[in-house]
Amino acid sequence: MDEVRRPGRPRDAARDDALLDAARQVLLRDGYAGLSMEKVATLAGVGKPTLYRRWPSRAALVADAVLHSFLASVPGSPAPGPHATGSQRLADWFRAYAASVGDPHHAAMVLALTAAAAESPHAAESLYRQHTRGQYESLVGHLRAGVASGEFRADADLEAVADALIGSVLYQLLTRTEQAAPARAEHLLQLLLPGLRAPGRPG
Amino acid sequence: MDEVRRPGRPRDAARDDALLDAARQVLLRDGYAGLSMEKVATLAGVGKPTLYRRWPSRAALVADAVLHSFLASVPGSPAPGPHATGSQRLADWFRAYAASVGDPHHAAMVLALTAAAAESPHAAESLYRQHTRGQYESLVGHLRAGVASGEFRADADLEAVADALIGSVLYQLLTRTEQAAPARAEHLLQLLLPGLRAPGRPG
Amino acid sequence: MDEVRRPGRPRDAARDDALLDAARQVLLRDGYAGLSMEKVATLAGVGKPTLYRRWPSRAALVADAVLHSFLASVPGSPAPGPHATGSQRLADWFRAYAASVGDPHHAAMVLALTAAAAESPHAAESLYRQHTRGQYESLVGHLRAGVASGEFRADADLEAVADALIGSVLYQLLTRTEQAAPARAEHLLQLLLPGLRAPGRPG
Amino acid sequence: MDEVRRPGRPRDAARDDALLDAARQVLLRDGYAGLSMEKVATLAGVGKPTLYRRWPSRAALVADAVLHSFLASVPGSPAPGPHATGSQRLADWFRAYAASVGDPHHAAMVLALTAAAAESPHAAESLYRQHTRGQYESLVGHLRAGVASGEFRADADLEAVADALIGSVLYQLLTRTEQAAPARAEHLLQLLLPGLRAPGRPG
DNA sequence: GAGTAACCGAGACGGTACGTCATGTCTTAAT
DNA sequence: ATTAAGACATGACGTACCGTCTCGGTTACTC
Repeated sequence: MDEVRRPGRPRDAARDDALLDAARQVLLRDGYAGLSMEKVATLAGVGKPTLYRRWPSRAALVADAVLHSFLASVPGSPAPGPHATGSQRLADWFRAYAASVGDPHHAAMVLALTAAAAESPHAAESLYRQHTRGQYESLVGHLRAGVASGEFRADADLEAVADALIGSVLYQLLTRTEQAAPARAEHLLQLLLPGLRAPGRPG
Repeated sequence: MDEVRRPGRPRDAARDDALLDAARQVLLRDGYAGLSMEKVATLAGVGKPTLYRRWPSRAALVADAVLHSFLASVPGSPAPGPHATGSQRLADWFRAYAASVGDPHHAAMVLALTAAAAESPHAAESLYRQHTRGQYESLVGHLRAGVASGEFRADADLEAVADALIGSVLYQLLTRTEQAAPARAEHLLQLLLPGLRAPGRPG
Repeated sequence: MDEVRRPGRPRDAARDDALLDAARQVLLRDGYAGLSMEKVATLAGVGKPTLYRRWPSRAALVADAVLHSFLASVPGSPAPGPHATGSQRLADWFRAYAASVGDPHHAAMVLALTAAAAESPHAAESLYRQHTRGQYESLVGHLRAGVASGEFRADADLEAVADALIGSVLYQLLTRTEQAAPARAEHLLQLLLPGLRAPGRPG
Repeated sequence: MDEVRRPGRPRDAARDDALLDAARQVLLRDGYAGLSMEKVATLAGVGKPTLYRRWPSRAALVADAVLHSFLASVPGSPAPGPHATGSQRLADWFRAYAASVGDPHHAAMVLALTAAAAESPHAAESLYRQHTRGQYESLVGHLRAGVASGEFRADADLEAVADALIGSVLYQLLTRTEQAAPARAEHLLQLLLPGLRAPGRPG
């Protein structure tokens, strides 16, 4: 718990923020392909060794930059009431998630993380998962609550639902230049809910 | 219709194949991050200008290499009978698709294409979609047949189904180092079919 | 003597001129360093093989281009009377030579030839001499006439005189960006004549 | 006066020497035409950027390599006595200069410098002069001493003498494959001295 | 006239080198 | 021990030329 005080000049935490900001800025402007360690360091007004001391690679830097972007900008779905049904909580979460990708900022971050994970599976080692786990588990949590309340089938593969919802949005992001229609999210929910609901429990 | 013969020495089609082969070989060994134009040209025994004359960028080369890989290796799902129901055709297609990603060759190709599309959205211009359209339309075709036969709801958003199925597999590929469980594909189908079927048409 | 008629379509002499013209044009604009076979061929509206069929190398092309430039543009000194003394003929020749280098055209040609000869002594094989022999021998001829008339010492090393005169102009061309002063030529003549004149023969 | 210490890692002076040595080695073996920046960098065991950081072009590198070669290898003429006459000092200098070109090492250096200066007059900007000024001024110094002692004419154009002597050697180097005869140097001196001597001052 | 052979343009080919940029490590002086 | 600055070896970038080749087509001499 207590920080170990190492000798010598301590690291300046302000540099971390400057570097992460710079990284996000470059990602937004030039995409993952256009992000070089050199460019980020220069833009942040920081020496290269300072950058390498904190993140050993482009992928690691991007992962952190994206994660912090989520923490800062996505405060979660719009506070569902504690007594909301599983369907409502699921729908609220997914609508918020699908909408967030409409923000170019956010879309750029997701694409960057995807690029980092896809370009070298050996090195990335489930980089993507590690940094999207928060959202993934948030979604699975909502689903589990629906199961607990008896609304959703007990034998439903909740991870399959999560993969389909998140994967669907990702795939649209990769293949559509125009923004994904919000109606598509609605339709997908309507498709999945019947299979998810416990028998004898109409929508 | 007839090919216009441009003046000058014609391009040697054998170089195309040598380059695409070399690209696939590098992708398989080193991933998208480890693919350099230089390496591909050298491996193919070809000069760099010959490579650049055909593909202006790494992303374009990879896209073609992956596309030709599919054409060569994925002859489609295992020939569903013409009288198969929509559910059967859909399930057959998706099982085959999910299984194909189990092949490391194929998985590497999909990851490479994903990396190319994600790393520079400006340049890629729906690169991914362009090269996966074949599979996408094949899937949507099966779904449409199910609608025509009255088995599937006429108002179902077929593209939402396709996005969810393909996206689900892609997301698993990106986030799981271990191979995706075949059971997951089955579960997803069971989740989607109830919402897809026309009312009064039990599974 | 009579040309051997080879079978097949004869070479088009007009291409030679177009190529030599193009070469001179490039030399004048970009210098020897800026002359590429490609550029010359393109400028002349001619295919590369047509160029290589006539001149096997940059140096050979430049040598010919420069030689033809001299033949075309330097009709020699301003016609000395047949009864002119050796001193007069020498001075006339040298003044004309020194002046000709003042012409940027001509200066560029001399520099190009110098570059070609200097850059690869192995390949050039006295390229320079071969193409400047005309002027060299013209000068030595004037000197020999002076010896024959008894005006110049019989034991004078005429080639040493020629080397000094031509070399002096060349060295000035290489080391002075501003144009060489015409007075310099006059002074050099005054320096050399006393040593050249036969004893008892005042200037 | 005191060197300003710029921030960052200072340049390694050893690289300069390695690069200049490599350049001279290549010049000697392959001539100016055969010298590529790539070859020099590789031979010196140095990266290309390190080379380009110091010399922006082939011509600049060659000029420095040649200059340092002279500084290292040509300690000047063989120490004329302080009481030597102008004629003697002049003859000593010129004999040493003419002989030095007999050394293939030295000849290659002079040719390389000539090539660099001749091939792109725009870029070179009196490159040649800048790097041969040392010798030029040494020679003019000897001549001026002769004028001061009254041996040489006060109105002699000393630069014309220098141009003729140096230019003569250069021209022979460019046009003769065989080594220039030492007798030629002697003859040239005999030709020039009468015109150079003050009236009433016999040789 | 039909062959035939060398010409012509255009441009692809395997190469080499260009000059620039980024990588990740290092050295330096200063904080 | 950290910092900014920047040199360093390495290697890829995308481009320009090299000199050779392969095309379809042209031209002129020889059967």
